[in-house]
Amino acid sequence: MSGGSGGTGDSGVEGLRPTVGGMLAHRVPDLGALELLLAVARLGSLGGAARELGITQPAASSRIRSMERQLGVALVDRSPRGSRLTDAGALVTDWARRIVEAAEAFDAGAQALRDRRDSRLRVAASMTIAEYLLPGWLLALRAGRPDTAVSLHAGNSATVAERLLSDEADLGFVEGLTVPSGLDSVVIGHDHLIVVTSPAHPWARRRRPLEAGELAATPLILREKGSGTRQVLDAALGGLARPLIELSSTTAVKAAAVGGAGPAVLSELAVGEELAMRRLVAVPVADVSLARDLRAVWPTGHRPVGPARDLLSLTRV
Amino acid sequence: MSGGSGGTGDSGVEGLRPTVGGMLAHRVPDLGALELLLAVARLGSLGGAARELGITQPAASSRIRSMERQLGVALVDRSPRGSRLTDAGALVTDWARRIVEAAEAFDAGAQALRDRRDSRLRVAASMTIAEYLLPGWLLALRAGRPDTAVSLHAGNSATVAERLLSDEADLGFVEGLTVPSGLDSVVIGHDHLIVVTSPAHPWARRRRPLEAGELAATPLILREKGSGTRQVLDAALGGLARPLIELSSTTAVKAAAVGGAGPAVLSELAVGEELAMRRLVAVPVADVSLARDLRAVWPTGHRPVGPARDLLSLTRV
DNA sequence: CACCGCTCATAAGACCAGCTTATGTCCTCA
DNA sequence: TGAGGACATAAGCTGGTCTTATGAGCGGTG
Repeated sequence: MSGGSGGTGDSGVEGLRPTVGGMLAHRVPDLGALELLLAVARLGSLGGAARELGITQPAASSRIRSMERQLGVALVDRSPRGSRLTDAGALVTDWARRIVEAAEAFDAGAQALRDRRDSRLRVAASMTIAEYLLPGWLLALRAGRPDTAVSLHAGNSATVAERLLSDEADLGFVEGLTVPSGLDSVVIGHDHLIVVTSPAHPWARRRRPLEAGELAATPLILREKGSGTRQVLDAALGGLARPLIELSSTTAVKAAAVGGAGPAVLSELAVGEELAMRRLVAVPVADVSLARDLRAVWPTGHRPVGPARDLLSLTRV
Repeated sequence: MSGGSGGTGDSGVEGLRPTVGGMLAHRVPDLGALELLLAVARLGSLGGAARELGITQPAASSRIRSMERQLGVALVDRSPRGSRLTDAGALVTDWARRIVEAAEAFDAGAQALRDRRDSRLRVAASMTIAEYLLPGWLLALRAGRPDTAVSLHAGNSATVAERLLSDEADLGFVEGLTVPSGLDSVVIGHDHLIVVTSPAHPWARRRRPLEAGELAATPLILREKGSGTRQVLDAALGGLARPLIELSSTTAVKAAAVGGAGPAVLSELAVGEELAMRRLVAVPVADVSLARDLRAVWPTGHRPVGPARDLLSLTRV
């Protein structure tokens, strides 16, 4: 940092780069090794973990060893009567669990994208829900009904309605202020838009809530006009949101906000991780209603039954 | 969920198994492939992404192709003037980003465990902080000060104090009700213990907050006596917490709660992900003070300077 | 109109990581 | 003291991923 003992500039952390991609795969063990480590942690034995994963004991031994070499840390204490994690190993295992859980969500989602034809449950969902909530629901569904093959189509509200009405989907999920006509719905949750900035921005330390006027007067990093997020914000402010820049994906908006380009307005679903890690800070807002309902939808009269009902029951508050 | 068409036991989702390990690595592309996909998404070109990752264009082409084969979904639209993500590709990329972000946190943490000797900043932290918060801070620090080598030791409050006082660490982090003597501290955040249940538990739908007496009267899934979490709970309830089972790690408690064994009391830091994914539900609690401070600590009089101050400034609210 | 530059695809060979089988060592318990 | 469990070591095989070399489509430009 500023040099050892020198002072720290206030916004010393510039982090504008988008995480300078690369080389991660060479420094992080692959998923198989991480799964193996979790199994060792759970079973207390290399050989047992090997059996569980369907490989031989020497394979497990060698893999754990090369993971230790790669990380430069001893992870397990071996003894002739089993293996236990070292302190560092316990920490590494907890961090590894996050990766594996993200991979499980990925897998659940990816299978739904693949299983087009023979699916017993065809879901159509808006992007935000498909991106942030569905993988978790699919994991839960898989845990309870391992044999339910799900297919997923992601689009906007209109597409979701269309697929439901043309019997290309059994259950839909939309977020927004209105329910497409021809559909029944039930509210399954709420999404709040929140104002976020990088921790370096003056608003990050603000305690007094922002007023609507103040928000409307400040140039913001926004999704493009027409996006669901933007619609809610414009409605709340009376169509007055002033863009600093307009970007076409939630990801791009997040990246710009993290980089310190300015305040952004985003779904709280989209920034949970960033808030937890302090890469972004939520700014309190007064008297502006930035909530929107998350709804499950289906063709009027056709209440969900079977797998659709199973999934629905996982999502209700 | 209730059954497909036949009846389902109310807690039809039995998911007691700890995610039935295995085979994930065969269904999820490896980290290198995911990084490549993110680069393609960002740059709009296979060749460009290849250059960024330091591989050749055919390698990138082949790798993306085999990822598409593995997932059974077309991810990118190739054209003679570049490549764009398909709709499914955009969704997959967003899911992939989660995995990569978890891997980045892993990497940041793992490097701190490795860089023992020549570190410019030696950190000692309690387990909860080391597990959930430090990786994010280290990432932020790396973004702002790429050349700061950090070493990390994780232990309990007493260990942290010991290392600071014997000059084996420059900066410490502890959670708990008291500050070890000989140390100065500053509060950097708060951790709330929360009551959680699986979504199937009656409390999950409860709106009226739990009273202290009610909580004390109910058998709970708890950490072992003596753990930091347990101390706070016992203090809040007046030493009355009734264990349903006692487990020796946060992870085990979480797993039991997710499996529906009963209500558990856990740090909100530990269950953020589970709440977001609805694997657990928070139960409102009245008039029980389950907060504890998160503090940065250092030897009395030795205010953090240099890298320690840099890190500290990332963590303050 | 032909050329240059960009894109991606294909093919052939090198290399390496991880797997398996077979065996050895250490410890514990009966 | 011998059986059994757990981990380590060694040798050979295999598959995936890399590289180099080359082909082919599209688009702007002199």
